[in-house]
Amino acid sequence: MRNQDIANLLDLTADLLEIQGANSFRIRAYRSAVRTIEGLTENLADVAGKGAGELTKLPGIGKDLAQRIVEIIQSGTTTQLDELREEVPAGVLDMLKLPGLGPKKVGALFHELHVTSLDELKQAAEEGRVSLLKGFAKKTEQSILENIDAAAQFGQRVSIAEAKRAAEAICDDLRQLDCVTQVEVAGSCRRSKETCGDLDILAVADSPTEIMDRLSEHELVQAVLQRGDTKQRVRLINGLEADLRVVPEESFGAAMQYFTGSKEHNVEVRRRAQERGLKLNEYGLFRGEESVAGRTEEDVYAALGLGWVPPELRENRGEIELAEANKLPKLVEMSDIRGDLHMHTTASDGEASILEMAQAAKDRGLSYIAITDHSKRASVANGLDDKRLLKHWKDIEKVRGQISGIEILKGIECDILEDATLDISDEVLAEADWVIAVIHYGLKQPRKQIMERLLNAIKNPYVCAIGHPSGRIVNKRQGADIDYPEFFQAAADYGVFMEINANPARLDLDDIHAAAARDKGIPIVINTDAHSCGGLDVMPYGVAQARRAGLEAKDVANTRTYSEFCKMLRTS
DNA sequence: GCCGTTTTCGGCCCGACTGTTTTCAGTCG
Repeated sequence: MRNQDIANLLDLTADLLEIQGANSFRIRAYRSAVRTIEGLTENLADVAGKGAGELTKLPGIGKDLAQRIVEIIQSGTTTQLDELREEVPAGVLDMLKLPGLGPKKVGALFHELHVTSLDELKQAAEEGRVSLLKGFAKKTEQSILENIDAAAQFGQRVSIAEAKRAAEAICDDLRQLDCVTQVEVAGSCRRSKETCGDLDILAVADSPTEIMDRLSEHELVQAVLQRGDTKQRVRLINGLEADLRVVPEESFGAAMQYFTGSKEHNVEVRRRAQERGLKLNEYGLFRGEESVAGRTEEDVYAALGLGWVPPELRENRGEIELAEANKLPKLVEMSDIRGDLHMHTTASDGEASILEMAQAAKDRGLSYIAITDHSKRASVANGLDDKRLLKHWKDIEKVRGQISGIEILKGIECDILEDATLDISDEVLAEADWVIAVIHYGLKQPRKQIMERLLNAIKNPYVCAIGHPSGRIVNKRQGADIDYPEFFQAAADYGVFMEINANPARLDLDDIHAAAARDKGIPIVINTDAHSCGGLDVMPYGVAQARRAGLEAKDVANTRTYSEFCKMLRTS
């Protein structure tokens, strides 16, 4: 039982309790426990195994939830959850995806109309039975019918790359209006969370009408869902929804703070405001009627005795305490990056030659790269065997003479095979400048086997780094079942680096585990894994993930100069 | 259901918009 599985069951419990009309603070307690579990590096079962009181030491987990977690670990479910599932059919939860339907309305549909699925809801709405319910009327019924066929695709989160592309296109367009003085994206997109559920755009504009009109006409906008005096909600053609808020200039900082979130960060910040007899909302920080701050985010944080918190850290994972103690990290920036240690060429499945990749990297301001084509196990990617690899490295040596101003390391992305051996012989690996070991196949093996493979790779004297350690694909594929504390301890002991793979579909390590690796003193490398020249441009996503992990330039090996970086490589 | 330098009860962040009512509950972020 993995942490995410336990979290999912508690989240499901909360959903079902909501439909049942349970106390909202009780629901919040479950959601808060889910968050705690998702932010944990340690295996929850291991924590529980240490003793009865250990689970309740975790924030938001008391006696009751600790008991339920133990129950899940032992039996894969809880009696409470089984009872809830008995009472509320699974299809009822699908109705929550419809816009305008929350737990109360869904509860009414289920309890009073006995509707248990989207199909039954559609039928009930078509027959006009929905509008007969108290609290429902024709408009709600109409809205259900309009949205029900597309309901399955609602609520899908998109990758940070897709979200940023859309957000920037829209913001750039809105900025062209004369009536507009400021437009910025806030929300999870500004925090560079790996996926975004919607876009939050804030603007200062003389004419809210004009900017809302402009947004509704944007080519990316499919439909206007809501429109008031200061707020408009639209759906984009990719299914993502976007909120535009128009705020007064003197409130822009407070609004940015408010709408950047996260919710958990804001709850904590507003609690601090309350403690000081202040009230914080999107219009400013107030003492009674008097505005204390609001024009800039810095002002708002300062008025609460806090340093300005970089958006990527705003998850209530300790950043507020750091801001109070004036100990916020100076986060790594794109301009700190000097090297890229994971990329492919036409030798395996890349689209560009060694020289083209080197030139493209140089054009992007890098001073060193590693060419790391696939090993033979990745047969679909035309992976290299020992012989071809040696020839490939000879080619790299030739290219070194054809381009100046950039160093090229002879590397390999070497598969860790299912039997825990490496895909390239030690004799050949010994000749490499840089070896990234990765798991591509057998990701679903049990933890014991996965760990044997990872530890074997770490102990190999020629392996420099573990690439995309979990193998997860954001929103698509769960990563391998890794015992992270053991994994990181071994990497620390043997001096092996950990990669943050910057490809927005991977972002692997994730923020939580990258922070845990850093805490172990493991050097992190942020790499693009580019398969073309343009592929080098994903580096900002990796840097953003590193920032979310609280990493500083000193924690990231490829911020070093080439000679400093080479000194860090173990000499064996 | 959690939490506590107001500690075993009584709190628990805040506001816009919509639809259904006619002063407000629900939804949403």
